[in-house]
Amino acid sequence: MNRTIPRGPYKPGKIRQNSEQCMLDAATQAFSRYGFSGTSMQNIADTAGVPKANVHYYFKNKMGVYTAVLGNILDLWDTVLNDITVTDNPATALCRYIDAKIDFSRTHPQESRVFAKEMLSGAPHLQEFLQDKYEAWLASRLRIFQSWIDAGKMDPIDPAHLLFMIWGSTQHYADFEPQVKQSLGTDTLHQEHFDAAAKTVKQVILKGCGLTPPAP
Amino acid sequence: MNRTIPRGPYKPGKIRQNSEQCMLDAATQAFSRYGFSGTSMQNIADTAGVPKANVHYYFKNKMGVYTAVLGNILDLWDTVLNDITVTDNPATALCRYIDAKIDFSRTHPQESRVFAKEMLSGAPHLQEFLQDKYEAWLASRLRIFQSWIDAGKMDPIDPAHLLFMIWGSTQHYADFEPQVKQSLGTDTLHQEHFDAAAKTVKQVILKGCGLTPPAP
DNA sequence: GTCTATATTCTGATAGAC
DNA sequence: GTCTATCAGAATATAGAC
Repeated sequence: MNRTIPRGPYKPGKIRQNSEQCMLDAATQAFSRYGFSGTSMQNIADTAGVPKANVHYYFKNKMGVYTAVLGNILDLWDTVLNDITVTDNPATALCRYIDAKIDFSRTHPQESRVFAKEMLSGAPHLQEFLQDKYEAWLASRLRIFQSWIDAGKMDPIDPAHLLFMIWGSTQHYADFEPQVKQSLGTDTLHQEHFDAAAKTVKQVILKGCGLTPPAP
Repeated sequence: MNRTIPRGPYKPGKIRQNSEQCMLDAATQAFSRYGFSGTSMQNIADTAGVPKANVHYYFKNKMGVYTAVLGNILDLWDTVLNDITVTDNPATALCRYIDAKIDFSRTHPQESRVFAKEMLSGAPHLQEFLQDKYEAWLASRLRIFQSWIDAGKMDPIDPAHLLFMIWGSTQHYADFEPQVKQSLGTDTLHQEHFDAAAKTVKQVILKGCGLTPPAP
């Protein structure tokens, strides 16, 4: 089962191999559902449509596949976190961040779940990430929040815990999908559900911080 | 490694066996860390301090251990959810619920993680729970929220999404512990951290719903 | 590079002595 | 009820033909 590459013609070296991305997708799907130990190399190979030995050829061993998947997810995260334009307006910035996080839950639920399972297991393979990129990103956010508070632009709220609230609220729609589906009485989550989610989260967070919604 | 039973003298039948609770604890710990497939019967037996065959004798097979652990967790959940006294005052009710959820994250982090991993895997063993007890509990909550909104006691906010916000925000402290530890710059989460968490969540949620904190 | 066949290790489960 | 020894099956990993 080969993958139709959506962007331009085949460039050897740029996109290393068609098969490789195909295996990564298959592995992400499997890991998100069955976890690391619950996923077999055979399962990955079958889903990707290649013989099992090829997976070993490309990724050395199972841990190699897993770290490749995790690295891919961290790259995605990096894009989402950095694509948000810095603004002086707290309300606008928070809205953009909430929208981006909810959209990530909608467009990348499997990646979100692999990340969450890694966290639940104590994040043994994320130590480097947490102490490096995340640490720096967090510090800059905390500074910005504090400057807003000091300037009287928003209520005095512990910035770290506020971030956890936004993180947890938005991630919930990917990670606890069965509960969300059951609660909303739907078999599949559609755009409208995510829109309603974003609207509620923004409404509560903004007002809870003493902010008024930005003019659209 | 036997367990000292904390409540009263040994009563055969009431507390079925000392060993059994010991194995359940060991299994909960293992499942929360390594997931279902990543946990071996040998690991459970070793942690509980009994020979592997005994685990099979008590729980039939591995799935038997897992369902027993899950059932135990659902009982805990039931207690937490139902222990909250019904009140006419939205602010008081929300505060009690948030405090209870945060306290659950502090006192039962492993149980919270097993539950979360099951959700992340699509909740195949929670269908009955979701369609039965949870469904009923949710419906009653939604009705209460709606009655508060209709009575003008709180802002018009989608009750389901508001519940997800509270759920996600509070659960985060158990499920994403590595991220929280790193962010707060601590090696272990103490009571004070959970107090600060509860304070922030209550502050934002209450004000975000147009409520004023209840008098202590 | 791709695939088949095989070796090796691990784990769930059970048989049977005590 | 408790434990040791063992079986049967599955999964990782590799060797080697093409």
